[in-house]
Amino acid sequence: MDYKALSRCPLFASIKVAELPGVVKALSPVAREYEKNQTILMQGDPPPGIGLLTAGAALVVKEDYWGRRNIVTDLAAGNMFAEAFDCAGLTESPVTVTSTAHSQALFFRHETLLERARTNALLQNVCEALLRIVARKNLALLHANGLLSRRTIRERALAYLSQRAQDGGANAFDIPLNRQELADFLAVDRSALSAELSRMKADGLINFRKNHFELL
Amino acid sequence: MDYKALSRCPLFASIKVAELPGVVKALSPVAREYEKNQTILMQGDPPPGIGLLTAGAALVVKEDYWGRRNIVTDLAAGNMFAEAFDCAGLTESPVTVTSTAHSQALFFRHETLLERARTNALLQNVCEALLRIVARKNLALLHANGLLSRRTIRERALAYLSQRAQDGGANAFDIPLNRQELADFLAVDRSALSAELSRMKADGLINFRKNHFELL
DNA sequence: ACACGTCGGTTGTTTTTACAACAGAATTGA
DNA sequence: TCAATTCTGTTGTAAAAACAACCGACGTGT
Repeated sequence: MDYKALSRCPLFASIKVAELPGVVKALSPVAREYEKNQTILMQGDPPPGIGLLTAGAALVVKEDYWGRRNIVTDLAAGNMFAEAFDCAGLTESPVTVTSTAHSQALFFRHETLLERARTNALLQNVCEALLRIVARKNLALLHANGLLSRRTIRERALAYLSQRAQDGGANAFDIPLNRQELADFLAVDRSALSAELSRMKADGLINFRKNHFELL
Repeated sequence: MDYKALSRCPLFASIKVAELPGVVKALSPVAREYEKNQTILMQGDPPPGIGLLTAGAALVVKEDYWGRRNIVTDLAAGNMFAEAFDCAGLTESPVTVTSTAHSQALFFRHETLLERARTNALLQNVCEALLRIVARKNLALLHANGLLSRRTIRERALAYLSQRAQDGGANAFDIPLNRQELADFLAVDRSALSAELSRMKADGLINFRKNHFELL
């Protein structure tokens, strides 16, 4: 069992390395191993619980009515997956997870975690971490949603920059994304974003150089 | 105390009416009352815990860097709010909540809930409900995000319809939104959506009449 | 120093969308 | 039943974005 990857998982952030094996054991996890390009979780199948990728790498893919595959995210060792499906109580997984390398995964049910947290203070912390992680993702998605609901590139960019300014508490700040990444995040074309940012600068709304921005 | 509104709250779905007062009391909630147009929660202030609107109505508003106010959602009696902020452990609320009518609200901390659930089987259920609610919202947001990341109206509409078909398990189905609501959900113009749907019909991709759709 | 790759900005063209105005169908209520 | 209102689709025009191609700046490794 590779506890190095697990110790990097935010779910166990409060757990000391020495305590980790006991905590994992208390979750009665099911361990599975996969060759490259094997199906870890099939769309439509019942989710086998919260997944922890302990080694390897994987892709989360969604297939639509016409069979077109869309990549939802990619997973690295230490990442958690399917936690929302399990906690939401879905009986059918809305996505497929496929290994892109030789991988190992652990599965445990959130019911087990909640149940055993009653008599295990460490699991109580894991429980709280799980809730925090899901809530944080919630906020991130809510924010992304707010951006994507805007109709124009200018509005999306301003909303993003406004949020960054509020987060940092200053009207000047660096953003952690390059242009292509920002364009992807805002779901717009990179060159169109560059052009719009230049126009915003010309209009006296903002100043920027590379990834340093200033709101005026 | 108005337990009627609380009993409609999904958080207490598993709690029998007779047990509700005891469960609520176990959460040590703080009760507050508000006149119309009072601030229930101020953007930037520390969140006072998970909120339950037990009477009245309210608006959740977000103010950006330039002071422009954007409505995030509206709340009715029985709705829960600020649960993501509290569970995520934020120290500053990212939104303002304002009463639009004479209102009452209850606040309790998720730490209290988790802590007391250890010795209270009913609270254990509430705990699980909280996790389920946050996870469900997560999935809904994830889905909306997937739609809004598409660049064209056609792709957004197809992704939405594909999802509805998968949910219902059939290629013909009714959607619960009228054109304006669907356009708002997809963040596009209504008439542009109508036009695009007609084009998709002409192209032999779909059939529809009012809110009954069929994928071909 | 120089070849190479990456990144950000610019420009022109094409495609898509928003916007506005209108018309017919459907729904509602008196 | 008839009038009023709401909902949906259509059309033309203006605005915006996507797309493609290109350029210069910068960094890296040889």
